[in-house]
Order: sequence, then C-alpha cells, then structure tokens
Amino acid sequence: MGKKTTIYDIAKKLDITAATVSRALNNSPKISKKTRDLVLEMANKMNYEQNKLALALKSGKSNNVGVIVPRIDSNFFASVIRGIEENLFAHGYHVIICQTHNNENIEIEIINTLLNAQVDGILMSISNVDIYKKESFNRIFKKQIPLIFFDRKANIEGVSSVTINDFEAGYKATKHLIKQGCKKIVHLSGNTLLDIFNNRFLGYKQALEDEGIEFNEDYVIRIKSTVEDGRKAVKKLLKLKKSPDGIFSSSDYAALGAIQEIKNQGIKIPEDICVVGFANEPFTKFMELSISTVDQSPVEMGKIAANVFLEQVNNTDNAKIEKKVVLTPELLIRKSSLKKPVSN
Amino acid sequence: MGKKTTIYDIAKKLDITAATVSRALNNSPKISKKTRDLVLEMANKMNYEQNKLALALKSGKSNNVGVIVPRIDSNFFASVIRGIEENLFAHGYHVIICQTHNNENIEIEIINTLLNAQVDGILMSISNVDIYKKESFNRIFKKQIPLIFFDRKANIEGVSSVTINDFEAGYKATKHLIKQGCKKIVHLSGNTLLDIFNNRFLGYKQALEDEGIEFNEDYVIRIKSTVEDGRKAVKKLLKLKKSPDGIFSSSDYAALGAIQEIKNQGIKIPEDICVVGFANEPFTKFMELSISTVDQSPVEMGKIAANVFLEQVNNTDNAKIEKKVVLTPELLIRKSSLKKPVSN
DNA sequence: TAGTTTTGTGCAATCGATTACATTATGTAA
DNA sequence: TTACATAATGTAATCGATTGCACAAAACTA
Repeated sequence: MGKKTTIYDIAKKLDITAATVSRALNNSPKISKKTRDLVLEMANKMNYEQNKLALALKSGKSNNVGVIVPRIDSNFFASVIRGIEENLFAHGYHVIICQTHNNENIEIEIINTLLNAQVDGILMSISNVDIYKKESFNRIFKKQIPLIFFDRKANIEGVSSVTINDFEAGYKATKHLIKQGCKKIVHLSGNTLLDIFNNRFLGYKQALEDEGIEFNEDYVIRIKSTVEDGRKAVKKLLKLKKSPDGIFSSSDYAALGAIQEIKNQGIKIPEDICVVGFANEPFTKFMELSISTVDQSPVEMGKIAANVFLEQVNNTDNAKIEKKVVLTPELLIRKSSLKKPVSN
Repeated sequence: MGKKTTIYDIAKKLDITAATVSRALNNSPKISKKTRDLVLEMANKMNYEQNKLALALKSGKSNNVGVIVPRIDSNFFASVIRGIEENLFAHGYHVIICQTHNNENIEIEIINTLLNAQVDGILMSISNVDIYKKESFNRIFKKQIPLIFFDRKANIEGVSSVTINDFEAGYKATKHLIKQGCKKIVHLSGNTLLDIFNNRFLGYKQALEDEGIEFNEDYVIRIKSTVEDGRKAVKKLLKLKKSPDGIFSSSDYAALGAIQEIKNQGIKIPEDICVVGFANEPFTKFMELSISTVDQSPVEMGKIAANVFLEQVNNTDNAKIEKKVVLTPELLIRKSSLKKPVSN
C-alpha cells in the first residue's frame, strides 16, 4: 500500500531493465530520447522518488554533516548553526545536530555514532580540551572526512578552523576600558585551557602592558559563563581594598551578573565601574543600560565553516588542506562602558 | 588505507562467512561461543564498526528524524530542539535540522528531501497554514511515518501535536492586566491564520468579555513579531483619543518595541501602561524593567514531542494514533505589568 | 547402531540504485 | 550485400549488513 516505487517497478511496467531506467533518470547520454521520455512519464505517474539511502550506500556519501556543539540553546551556537544549515542545505546536505553538554563521554559517543552514520564531515566546537587525544577522535582522520572546528578549536595540524581573533577582541575591549579612564580592570575569564578564553586573557594582558598598567593576577577570575558566577565574583571583588573600576568579562552572562551585583550595591555604571561583555547575546542590546560587548558574527562564522567543508569535501587530490579562517571581532560600545565620547 | 573494515573482511580473516560474523556480532542464539569469541576479538582488533547506512537500507529505518522550524536562532525553537535532541539521541536517533524562514516553497522542498533521505519521522512547527493541502505533504502520510506538530500546528485528523494552551495563556495575561486596573487593553497579534495567534486572541477577547469590558476591534493590531513592528504599532496607538493603558503582545520582541516607544514618549510603565509579552525570551527577565511574559516550557515541549514520536514509531499495529498534548502556559508576572501586589 | 534431534554454518536473496562491460540493434559506407 | 561503426539496452557486480532456508556435523535416544 504505502510501498515506495523503485526503479525496478518502473522497469517492469515498461518491460525494460532497471539499468535503463536509472540511465534515463540520470540523463545519461547513452539513452534514446524515446525511452527516456517513456521512463520520465512513467516515473512521474508512479510518483517515483529516489531513495537516497541506496545511493548513499553505493556511493559512500550520505550527504549528511554532523555538527557538534556544547548546547544549541545559546544564541551564539544557534546562530552559527543557522549559518551552517542555510549554506549546506542549498548544496544538498543535511545537518545533524548533537549536543555535548560539555560532557566528555557524550562528546566521544557522539563522534562515534556520527561516524557510524557515515556523515560526510564533522563541524564542531570542542567542549573538552583533551578530546583530540582520544582514540575515537582519530577515527575521523582515518576516515578521511573533513573536520572543521569553529570557535572553540583544538590545535591539531592539518585541521581547518573558523574562529574569531580572540586576542584582538580582548585587546580592544581592554584598551577601550583604559581609554574610558579605568585603571583597575578585572577580567572575568573561563577555562583558559580553551584557546578562546586564553586568547582573550592574553589580549587583555597585552593591552594593560601597552598602556603601562601593571598586571595584577588577583584581577583575573576564572568562572563559568553564568549570571550567578558573575554575580558572586563581583561580590568578592568589591570587598577588595583596591576595588575595580572596570570589568572585561569573557561572557555576556557573567557580565550581566556583575552588573546586577554592582547596581545592587548602589555603585554606578558606567560612572564608577565600566563593564564589557562578550558574545553579543540579544539581551545586551535590549537592556536600558545596554551592555558593551564583542560581536562574533556567528551566522557568518557558520556560513564560512560550511564553505570550508564544501571546499574540502569536493577536493579530490589527496593533499591535506588546512585552512584557518580568523574573523575580526567587532567591539560594540554601549552604555555600560561609555563615560566619554569615543575617540577615533 | 583509510578503508573501513566490513564483516566480509573479518570473515575472510577467520575463514568463515559474513553471515556467521553478523550473527556473532548480533549475539544471535545460533552461534557457538567459540566462534563468537573469535569474531568479537577479531572485530575489535580490526576496529570494526557497523555501517549504519547498509543497515538502514536493509531495514528501511534510517534512525534519523527531521525537525522543521521557521528558524533555529530564536530561543524558543532552539530550546524545543534542545529537548528533542536530548531525548532522541538517548534512543539512538539523530536529529536533522531544517529551517523554512517562513517560505512556503522551501518548506515543501524540505519535506521532500527529508522523505527522500528516508527519515523515520518528522517533527515540525508549520510556517504556512496551507502547507497541508500540498501534494508533498501527503507523501508523509503515504509513507506512514510519524508526523508530529509542535507549537504551530495544522488541524489534520490523525496527526499528533504538542502545543500549549494558547487560549488560556491569552486569557490569563489579559485577566491579569484587568486586575491591575487596565481598561483599555491593546492586543498585538500575529498572523491569526495560525492557531497559536488566533487562540491567544480568543483568550484575550474572552477575558475582556468575562470582565465586562467592551471588545474594541481597533485595539487588535496584527503585526510581525519584531521590535520594529511593536514600536511602530505603539506609535500609532498613542495618538488615539482613547490611548491604551495595557498591552498584551503575542511576542516578546513586539512587547519590547512597544516598551521602548512608550518610554521614549515619557510615559511610565507600569504606572501608566502595563505590558505583557509572550515566549519568555531570556532578555525579558534580564532587563531592569523586567517584562511580564508567558512561559511555554519549550525544552519540555521538545522532550514530549520526542516521546510522542517514539511511541508512534514503535507502534506496530496499524491503528493510527492521534495524541494531542496541550501544555499549561505559565504567566510570569514581572515589573512591566505589576502595579499592585498579586492577589490570590 | 540406526534414527532423530539439536546446533552451528554456509548459501543466497534482499534492500535500491549505479555502472563497467557485454551484447544486440540500427545505420552507414563500400 | 557485407562490414563495421555507433547507439541503445541488457547483464551482473557492487555498496554492507541481515536472515530464511538448506545442510552437515555433533549429540542424543532407543
């Protein structure tokens, strides 16, 4: 009843072979116009649709791409995925989404099941720094399918990546705070084993040095990217003798927590303390006290990552391509850090 | 080199047939312990991994599920997808994401390519009200795979859905505004051809009636769910003779635009105008003037939709199951609409 | 010991499409 | 008419795993 029509069904009806039907449908040159027309007409009449699974098995290409992220319900990752999907769908690929929740075991399991599902490539943002030392990770290389990192990358030779210049972002943000007159600048960081956090930190440090401000280890706080942690961190900081007058947070959520706590204590933003976040989450723009932040152009990042995949998957020569795309971050200066007009 | 080991490779090494290897790997009862151990050891040594594509072709089950949404980078849809993915991954399914961008042609194309890719089911939020009248939509039924609507559903007999009670949500929100003393309540609506918007509207209307407030057609504005449209709508409304003292918006974004415009004109919230939005987007909570809104428990919605799929896909009898799950919306009362303490 | 059951393997078809190679049919030139 | 090029179609293998059926060997049974 709900049985699908195959090329064999068409062949039987027309008293020809499946091979001929296949050739007709694929517009092969070695077919008479008459037969082709007959086949196309019959295929149409019988509602024939190609079974991509059979094709996938035969060709070894599933036309599916795996995308691995820590979680999908953050605006940044959702936007990257949006870019990836839009680009790849137009090229006949489907995007399979998987979330690691920053859990190493799940991350490994996901890689394995994606490989078994014969995906044609994997685009991922790592959650675990040592994942690439695992056996399952090597299976990706053995299978010779493209692997592309976006945002959170591991440094592996021969693997392409699309990231933003986190050092520059950290540098710009910090320099902006200094220009606003801040002298005691705190950095709310994350897991510095991850490049993104480490580079933002390094940019921060460099900006201090370039401006002749002494680096103070106590001003660097490693926390999770949550409102709660941002709040707690600031609570402690405000008790310090040399309480800060500027905060550069590697996360918008932590920045928000910081702002809430600061206001709670009756301290004024930006007059007393300037705050800059990171990621341009939608809420940063919408708040009455809009939050300065760094935009990572996530949709574009996704589109580019997809492009890199397409380049590599279509590359027939055996040469390994390593493409490292580094996007330029944009510092968005908003109310939370703007004491004086921006100088150019 | 990067060649994959198949059961044939294992068979050859052990001088047995692929059938035996298959039985050993699948723990079939008709196999000697000795052979099974040998096979397992060899499979392990050769890094054998099952090719799911071959299995999929043979069994007719791809273990992939298609999820169709208007766009993924809104917190609501991203959260629903999160719920779906978490639930289905645990059951061995992969989630293929597709975005329609509210474009009817793309929506149809997506359905077609998902069916050709042999997905085992489709979970979708429709963007186009008449989509189900199209031929491609019927192919889903012909194929007898589960179709589950979430949030934006079409009313088709025999099709399951997971939604929230939008009527109740609209009713509660409006009644709350009335309790706050609002008498001239505007409703920012959407495309009322879609059930979700129509039901919110009906709930709004019913609440007015129950409280003896006359319904005024001029107070119902149909706009897109954007900040810009919310802003524009309010601009016009404030020029009316009977300018509103309450706004129930079917969208958080439109509510935000409304609030911005109201404040812009120096009118006070909630004192002069109360505002309630819809969807509990993260920013509504974070703003200094937090926005009252309706929570739709999206992650739970996704998990339930996945459950309904699992029930149906495992259902062997031919009986058509139609399951309609309706979640209870939660009205979150925040600063934008709270003049007096909430009564119980 | 002959007959019967049990157990473990092999054989071959199947899922649906593609494609190198073989074969037949048609057309053209001498 | 013969010879050969060309065009169109058929045959069968292939992708990798599963599984009904056949069959042989081992294990019981009487």
